[in-house]
Amino acid sequence: MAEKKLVEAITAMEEDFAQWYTDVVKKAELLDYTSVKGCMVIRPAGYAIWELIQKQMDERFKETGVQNVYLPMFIPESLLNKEKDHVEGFAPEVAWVTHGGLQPLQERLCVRPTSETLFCDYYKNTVHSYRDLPQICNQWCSVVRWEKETRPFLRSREFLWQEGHTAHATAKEAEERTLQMLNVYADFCEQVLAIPVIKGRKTDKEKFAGAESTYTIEALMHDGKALQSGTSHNFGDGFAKAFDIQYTDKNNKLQYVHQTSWGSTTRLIGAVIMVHGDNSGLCLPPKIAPVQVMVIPIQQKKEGVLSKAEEICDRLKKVSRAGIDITDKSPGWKFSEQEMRGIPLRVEIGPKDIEAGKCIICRRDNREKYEVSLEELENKVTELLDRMQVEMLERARAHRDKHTYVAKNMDEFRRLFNEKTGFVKAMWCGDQACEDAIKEELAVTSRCMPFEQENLSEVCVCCNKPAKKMVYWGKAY
RNA sequence: CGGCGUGUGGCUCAGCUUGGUAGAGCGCUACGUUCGGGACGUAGAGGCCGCAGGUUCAAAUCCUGUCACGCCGACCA
Repeated sequence: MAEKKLVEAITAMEEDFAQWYTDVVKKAELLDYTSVKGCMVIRPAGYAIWELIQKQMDERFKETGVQNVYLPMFIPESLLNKEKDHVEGFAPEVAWVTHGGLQPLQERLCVRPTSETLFCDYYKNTVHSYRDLPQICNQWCSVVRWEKETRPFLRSREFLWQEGHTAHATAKEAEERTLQMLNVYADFCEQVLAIPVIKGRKTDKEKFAGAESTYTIEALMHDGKALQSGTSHNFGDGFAKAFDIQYTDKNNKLQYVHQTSWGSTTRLIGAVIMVHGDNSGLCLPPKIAPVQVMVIPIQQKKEGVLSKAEEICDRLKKVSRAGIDITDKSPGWKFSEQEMRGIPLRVEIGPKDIEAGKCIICRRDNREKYEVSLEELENKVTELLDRMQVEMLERARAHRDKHTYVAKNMDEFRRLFNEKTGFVKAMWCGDQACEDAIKEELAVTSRCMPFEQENLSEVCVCCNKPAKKMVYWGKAY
């Protein structure tokens, strides 16, 4: 009976995945719409997740020598226009400020869609000598891209992100930094978000506007669609030439710097929802769960129950992010509520438990229940949180592997995408015409050319000419 | 930006075809009984029907426009 109502509240993912996603976002109170299309309120439950992502990612950045800075949100039009590919890539989706107060501006200002141009302007003034290199900066901020179609966390007009921008003396250093940051993202996704990713390089068609090469981590969502979850770009000296960023080297010669940029966004929260969520709602990996354990007293008005529950909560606060639900809802209500919010562990404590000196712990991800003596509480909670973090990654990896296929020719390729959703590995000749043809026919794009290459066949899946690369293909968000 | 759909108490929706005193369930507030998977009783509060024009004696309902949200495409993190 109770289950029935729950199912009504959240659309089953098998029935309508998009609706399921929206239901979870709303029911878990992660986000709200506002009167401006594509601009969202990230609610306390959602923002707390973002703060945990920020904190743990930022620590990893700093271990590699990154320093945080803050640059303005406005870019003068003339500055944006300096790098040709870059401006062409972003022009269709920038928002413009044309007035200051009542006065029209002499030059309109774009609201940053990304800050390469500002960092270039900054580095141009800061970097003079090889002694000023490398510059390794990052900023946490929001950017604006005037998207036509918006979706909570996955595509909004304003979104939160971090963007790292570096300048180096040599091409080699820039390439190393590009790959280093990609590895930081990949490691973060797997170890913190429990999301397995494919690391690889984007094809020229899919690479960032203005980049020499773009690297990406690609994750597979529960519905079999791909989500680009972080990117790292090597700009070579293209921006340096457009913005005239030069330094004097040890031999007293002028050289252009080599630059990189790398970013990840609140989209990661969307990925967590779509990789780990189920028909009861959100399911958070412990490392990013704002509340990791919720204590639920049973018959809380009975003598001694509430005080015992609070005592347990205080104990758990020393080893985890713990909370207690003392609202006067029924226990069943609270169970469902905590599940919708994705809280990893639930501790039930009632009169019967208190008498027996134990409690019940229930895992959110697989709903396994454990009877635990109160002496062992902290140890068991710590152990379960650790185990859950690991097993959620394993489960997501098994799901991804199960939905990763191989196609050796166009018939197989067609059949796979017509019958299934997931990653399809296939060989490619390197010609954009084949990418275009595949996209045209199957609405599928190249996700990346993975670092871990396999030789599946000698010829391109599309045109049968000699193959150069194995590519992951998929329908993308 | 193209196609389809939806805007009515906090939420989900009915009412619109055929204009005539704004409805239901849930939620909310108070009190009481409950409490191990969304409990129940009693009493209450809450809406110029997305917005702007128009038609009409009279508009939630008909017409025009506009904005927003959702889904599917194209573009993108």
